[in-house]
Amino acid sequence: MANPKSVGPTRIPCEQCPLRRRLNFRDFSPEELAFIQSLKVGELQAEAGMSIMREGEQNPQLYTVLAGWGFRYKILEDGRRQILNYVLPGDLVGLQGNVMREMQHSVEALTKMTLCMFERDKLPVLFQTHPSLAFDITWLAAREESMLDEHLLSIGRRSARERAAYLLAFLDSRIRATSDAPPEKSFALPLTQQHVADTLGLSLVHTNKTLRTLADQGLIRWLDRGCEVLDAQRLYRVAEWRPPVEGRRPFI
Amino acid sequence: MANPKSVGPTRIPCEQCPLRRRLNFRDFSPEELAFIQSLKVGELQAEAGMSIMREGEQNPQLYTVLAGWGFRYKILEDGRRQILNYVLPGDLVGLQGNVMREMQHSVEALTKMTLCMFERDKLPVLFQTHPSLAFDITWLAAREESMLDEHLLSIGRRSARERAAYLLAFLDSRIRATSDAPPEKSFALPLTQQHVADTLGLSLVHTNKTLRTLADQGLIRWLDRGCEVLDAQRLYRVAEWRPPVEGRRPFI
DNA sequence: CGTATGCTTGACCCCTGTCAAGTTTGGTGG
DNA sequence: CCACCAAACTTGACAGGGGTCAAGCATACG
Repeated sequence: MANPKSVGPTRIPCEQCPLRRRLNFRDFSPEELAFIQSLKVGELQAEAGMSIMREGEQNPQLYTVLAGWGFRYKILEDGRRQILNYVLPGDLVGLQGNVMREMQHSVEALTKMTLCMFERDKLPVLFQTHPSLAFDITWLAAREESMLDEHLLSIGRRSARERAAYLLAFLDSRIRATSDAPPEKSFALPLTQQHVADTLGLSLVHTNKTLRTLADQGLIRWLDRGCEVLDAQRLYRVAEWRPPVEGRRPFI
Repeated sequence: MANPKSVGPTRIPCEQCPLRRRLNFRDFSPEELAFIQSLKVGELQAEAGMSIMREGEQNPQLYTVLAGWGFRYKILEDGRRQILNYVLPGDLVGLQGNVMREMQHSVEALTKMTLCMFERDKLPVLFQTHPSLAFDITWLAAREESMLDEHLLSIGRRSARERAAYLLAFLDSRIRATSDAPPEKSFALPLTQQHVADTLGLSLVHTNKTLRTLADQGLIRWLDRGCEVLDAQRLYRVAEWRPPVEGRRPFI
């Protein structure tokens, strides 16, 4: 929850961006790359637990996640917290505060993160000169909306067990989508059970018991501060959910 | 739930669009208006209960709501339904299916609706030639995301009573935002308790009992197939929520 | 007037929350 | 290397919010 941020100078030119080399990101023209490069004003390193932006903030920075995990959340006055979604490499952070008056949610780093920082005042220029990139931003917004729809269905209508299965399957499929690793590789989702509880709208205790039954049945393994999905197929069946078949995705 | 749709020819030119005359919609240049007019291919009239679009549909039409209410929803195989959000005049419907592969949710008319139908293949042209309108679409997407965030907070972390208060206050504030009527006018929200239940993630019976206590305390009045908000201020306090202070909004 | 849709209410129970201890793990400093 | 500590994970007991079942009522409509 600490606030300090370290702002570094531009390190990596966009042509060498590690994300761009991955198979699932769409190709950009040299001209597009040069323009994106001109927007970039630096990089932000955030340690796990650090606040990236806060609800109510006016004109926050616009970032793309280069590495690490974070999450978006809102809190009620008495401290009840709802995690809205997770941000992974390639995701755009802070668009809302650039389009609307102020941020309506906060963002916190879940692991050590690297974010690419953009000059926020240039968003209108992007729309005026690079329609393809403008469309990409809309694509990202539509995708976020689609994820939120699924979360709503989950929290509103699924049982605790189904919800947990859905969330872990969802995150497992997302981490795979941002990686070129082979499908048999397993990943550790960098969460605590408190994060799971705050995402699913459950109490910590009941979340623990629910995860335990999933673990006892061999669907997942709970590690310290993390979770490993052992049988994604069965998780899908429990949650009655299919991961999206995303083609090559854009990012800015 | 019926499917038939009646597609009429273009009736109203965009310059005379009834929405456009309202105070809270932003001004458009004559050139922008002419372009929007060129996208319009007709109007859709939908009776209450009719399906506007279905989950899984490929390349659905793109609409703007001109009149009436509808809702977006998803259903699980066993029939559990989650209402994701409501669509009111000025809202864009079907963007997701135009940006991504297919629709991830369904849309149904809650009242008699009139929708403005656009030529969907021209969305890329819009981005290429009218950056201001492209930005408007992104604005609408960011606003939708913001509403979904609030719904998630509500379903995930608020009690039944708080949720109901939030939903009714939210819808009351939305209907006021699309109307030029004076603040003292009261509106009937065109819902059944089943819709409220499916939005809040509650059972019908418990929804009924919750609404009853709100009515007994003079916060709302439940009508036949509808609800009237009597004391918005107290609803806000119960839900610990403030309506957004929207300035003039765009629409296509 | 009969029928369908939507609203109400009561009884009962279960899923999930709360409370209250533990236990395990990793990090830190002596 | 060990002792200590904090954070995170577990577990059991108990309670309550909300679900389910089962009627009954009321209003609209043909």
